[in-house]
Amino acid sequence: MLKEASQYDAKLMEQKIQKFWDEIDAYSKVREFRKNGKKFFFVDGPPYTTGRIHLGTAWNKIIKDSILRYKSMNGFNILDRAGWDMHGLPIEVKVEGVLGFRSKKDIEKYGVGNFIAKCKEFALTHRDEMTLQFKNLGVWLNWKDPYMTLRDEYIEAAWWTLKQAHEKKLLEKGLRVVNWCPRCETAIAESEVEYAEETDPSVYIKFQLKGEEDTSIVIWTTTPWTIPANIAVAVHPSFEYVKVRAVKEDKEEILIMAAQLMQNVLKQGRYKNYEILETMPGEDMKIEYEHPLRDKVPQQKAFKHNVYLADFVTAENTGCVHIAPGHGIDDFELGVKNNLPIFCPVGPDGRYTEEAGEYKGMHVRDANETVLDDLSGKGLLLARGTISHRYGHCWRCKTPIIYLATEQWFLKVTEIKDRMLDEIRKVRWYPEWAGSARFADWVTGSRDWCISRQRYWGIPVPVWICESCGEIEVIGTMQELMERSGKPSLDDLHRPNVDSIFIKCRCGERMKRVPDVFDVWFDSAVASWATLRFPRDEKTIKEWWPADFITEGHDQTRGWFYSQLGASMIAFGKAPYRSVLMHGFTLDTEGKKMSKSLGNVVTPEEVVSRYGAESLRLYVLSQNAPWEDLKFSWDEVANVHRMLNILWNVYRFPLPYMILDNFNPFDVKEVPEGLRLEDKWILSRVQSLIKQVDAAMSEYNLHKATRPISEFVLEDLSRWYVQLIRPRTWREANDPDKLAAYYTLYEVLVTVTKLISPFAPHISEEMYQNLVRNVNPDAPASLHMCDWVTPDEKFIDLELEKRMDTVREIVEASSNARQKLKRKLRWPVKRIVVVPVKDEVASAVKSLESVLKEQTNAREIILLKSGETWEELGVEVLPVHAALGPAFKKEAGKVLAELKTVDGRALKKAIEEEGSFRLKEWTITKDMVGFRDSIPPAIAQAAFSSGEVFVDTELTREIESEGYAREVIRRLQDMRKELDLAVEEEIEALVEIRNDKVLELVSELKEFISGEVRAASLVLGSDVEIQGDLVKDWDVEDVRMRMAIKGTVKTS
RNA sequence: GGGCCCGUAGCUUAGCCAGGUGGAGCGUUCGGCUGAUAACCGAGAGGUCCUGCGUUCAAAUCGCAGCGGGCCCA
Repeated sequence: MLKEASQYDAKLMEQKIQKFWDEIDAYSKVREFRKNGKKFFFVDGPPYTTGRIHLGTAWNKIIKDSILRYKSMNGFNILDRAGWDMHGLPIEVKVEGVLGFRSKKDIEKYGVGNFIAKCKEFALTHRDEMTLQFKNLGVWLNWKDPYMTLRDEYIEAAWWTLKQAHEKKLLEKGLRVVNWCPRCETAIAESEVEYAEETDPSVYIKFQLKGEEDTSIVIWTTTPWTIPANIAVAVHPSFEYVKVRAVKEDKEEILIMAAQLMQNVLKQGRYKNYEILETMPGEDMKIEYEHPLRDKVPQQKAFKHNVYLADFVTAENTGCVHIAPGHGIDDFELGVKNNLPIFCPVGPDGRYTEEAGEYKGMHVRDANETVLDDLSGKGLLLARGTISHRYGHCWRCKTPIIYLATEQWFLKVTEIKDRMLDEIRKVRWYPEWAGSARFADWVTGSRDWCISRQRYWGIPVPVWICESCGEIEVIGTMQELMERSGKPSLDDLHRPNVDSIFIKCRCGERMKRVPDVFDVWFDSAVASWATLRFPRDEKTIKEWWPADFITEGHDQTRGWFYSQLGASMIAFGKAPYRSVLMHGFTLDTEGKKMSKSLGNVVTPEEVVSRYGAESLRLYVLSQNAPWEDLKFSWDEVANVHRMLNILWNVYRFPLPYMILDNFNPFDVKEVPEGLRLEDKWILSRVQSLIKQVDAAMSEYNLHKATRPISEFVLEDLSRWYVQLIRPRTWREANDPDKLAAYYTLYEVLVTVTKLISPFAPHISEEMYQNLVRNVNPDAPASLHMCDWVTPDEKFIDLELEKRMDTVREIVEASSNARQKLKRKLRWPVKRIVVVPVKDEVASAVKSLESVLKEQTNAREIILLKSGETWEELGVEVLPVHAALGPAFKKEAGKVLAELKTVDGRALKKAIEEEGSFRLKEWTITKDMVGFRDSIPPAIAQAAFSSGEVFVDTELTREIESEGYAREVIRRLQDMRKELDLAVEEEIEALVEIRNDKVLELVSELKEFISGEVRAASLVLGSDVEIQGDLVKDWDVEDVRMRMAIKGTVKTS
């Protein structure tokens, strides 16, 4: 049996549904139900387990959930383990914060094992919290068996992959300049560098040429602490450089710099006069210079310092670039190319080493001043100032990063770049440019991937090195490690456990693991096979891999899209995904990034607590194209909520009637014969809607799938169809016409329920449970187990859809016209006249005349021929003064006065037929007058896109009678409502009308009124003793009325 | 500095691929409706389509340059 529904309470309903899903384990049931379907492998981009989810993560999971629900209903067998990214520096930093640690030494003191345990606990706790948050959004993924990067089986996937790299000679240990956080004492990835404004020194330094103390080449830098490591100067081969004799305080010196920057440099150095001695292109510069601090940094005496050519030199500052191959990426590459020493006198803690001579032990952060003072003392500082620029910081601890040349492990992805680009072309990208433009561009410019980090909480790099012969071995699995080390069991592959495992080298000596852990990006890079438990399980990967679909934000272009592709190319030689949907970012209303510091963060919880998860879901899905950034707007969420409320009301409205009538949709075996045209129309519309949703979903255009559903619910279903069928539902007898309406509305509601279910899974489930399950216990237990709807062409009638559009336009135009004469819709009008300009209008009006009559509340519809003028329109005469004046001279005034009173239609007819008109003693000719249709006072006109409509509001006794009767009915209904009476309950009503004429008019329709308001007794009079459960005074069109109603026993 | 995306009413947006009188919703003003009712419907006002230049008979739409925002990189 159907049940009545109460008002829409999103939160209550969502909690109820989520509880229901839990109780019957709906997720597992649905996946199990589809297990013989076509396989669809989805890999969840793993969120990082720190803190709470934000709007962007919510959006991300909502997209995934909606698409998977859609795929499932379409019969796919889905594999969708949720994923968690649980290693890495961010968690280490959080744990360090909790424990009050400031450096790696504190961790070592505390014990690596203890520290790892804390990190693990942190990750697991946050995973649980975040799982709950996602579930509250109604997101269905495999939460019971998620993949977690901290599991041994996952670590093995990473190990195995590295072993492949090693075997394919794509793993390399090398000295590279990396971004280095001196606090965390580790290399950090490009993606872990956060840029922020920083004030730094901006200094011009003179490097004296060897053997020419008076002559210097001028360089500029913002990092004076790198000067002790200077090895070379770079100039641009095609820039012009000048040798200038410059004078300051009566001292002369010779300076070398780029010609176009000379003025600026001399100004900076406050030189008064100058003279250009020589001009040369960069490529002709053969210069050797002395290191400015060679007395402080003795090692520098052993190096030669020369000028080299480089394209990366820009025409800024001096045009001569200070090169420290140990402290810059370009510098390093230039050094390698020219066989320069990679001199890096700075240790991992950011302090100068022994090699820095007198600077030893000083932190580079404090060194700038000292170095500048030393240079100044030697007279080598040309100018010093400060500059505010963007500088990289460690994204976790906010420490300014430095560049350091260190020994790191690299994946040589640059060697397989071409194949990666080939693979990108094979993947389907949504939108297309995400792959062809954005991703391809990023891959083209990518460098070798530094995968090692000098930290603790991560997947240990499975490289063992012989302490004696230096032989390298990469371990691929736990089993292999046990075999090689002779350990019978291993329980956890993290540090410090693995640090104490040694294996035996071929040379007979001991091999020890390198101390590094992986860059976390390598963890998630192997997700597509780690989630299939490869290499532990070798069978599943054959059945499922590669992934059919992944979707993440556009920041993941250089992140997960890239890391996965790189790792997969190394491991399997092909892309790990077949299709990728790139989505946008959530921004605030201004289009600015949401950030704590700006205080503009909106959390998913806030939205859910105000409007429910369903509103948030449908909002993020429908607001934008998925790949565009989403500017969050509370108003728009409220709007979506409103739509859901209307859907709910449309669902709720027929229930009491259907229940009262014992309507059982399953008794209706076939489409009832008595369907009205409006029924056929809405059935056609809903079928067309299915097509529209399917077309949009085939391109993952979630916005184009969801918007038409909302529009259908609001425009077609609520604002039109429900309004049309209301009178039918009120009929009491067992009327086939009513049944047809029930049948139709029921069909439409069930279809809409399915259509909206991937996007709004709660409200649709609730509706389904009542509409379908309560009537048919054999139906699938959950809506999400139902098959997707397929459009049934036999119901589609586009011609009818078009006609109905026309009729709706006419109805709108007629309400517009009514408004002009302030005639309420409650008051019938004698007739409306439709004047089409297109022929289609006629067929629409004819076939849907009953709809038109009812919705316009018109007694009669008159349809004219296309282009015909309605004969009852008057004709207004527009005198042409320029013609009348000369023709009648002094009498023109009189003629004008006459023209105002003349019968315009007769005048027009005469002019048209005979060319002139006899107006008293004057002859009016064609050139003297113009004409315009004039609308009689009781008639109002309004246009619609394919014609115009006239509404005749002339009152008749009968119309007035009905008008007043309806005024009385409306007020009695209002009072019923106020007493909260049930629909079927009968009342006793008393109405006192202190106006004899109106009383008489109303009394004529006493029976009608009683019927409409379900009155067992109705008393109408001019002096009635008023009493009842509710008494009210009303002012009806300036007539005072007093009404009372009393509820009686239910007639049941 | 480079790549990609975005810029349309006070707000959120459709239209742009394929050039031809810019449509909605929210908000606002006015009116209506009342057996979905803490709902609902109609109308009015509100636009330098980011700016400039170009192509064209015709540009929100195509091209170029610039400005602003986002992501990524340097």
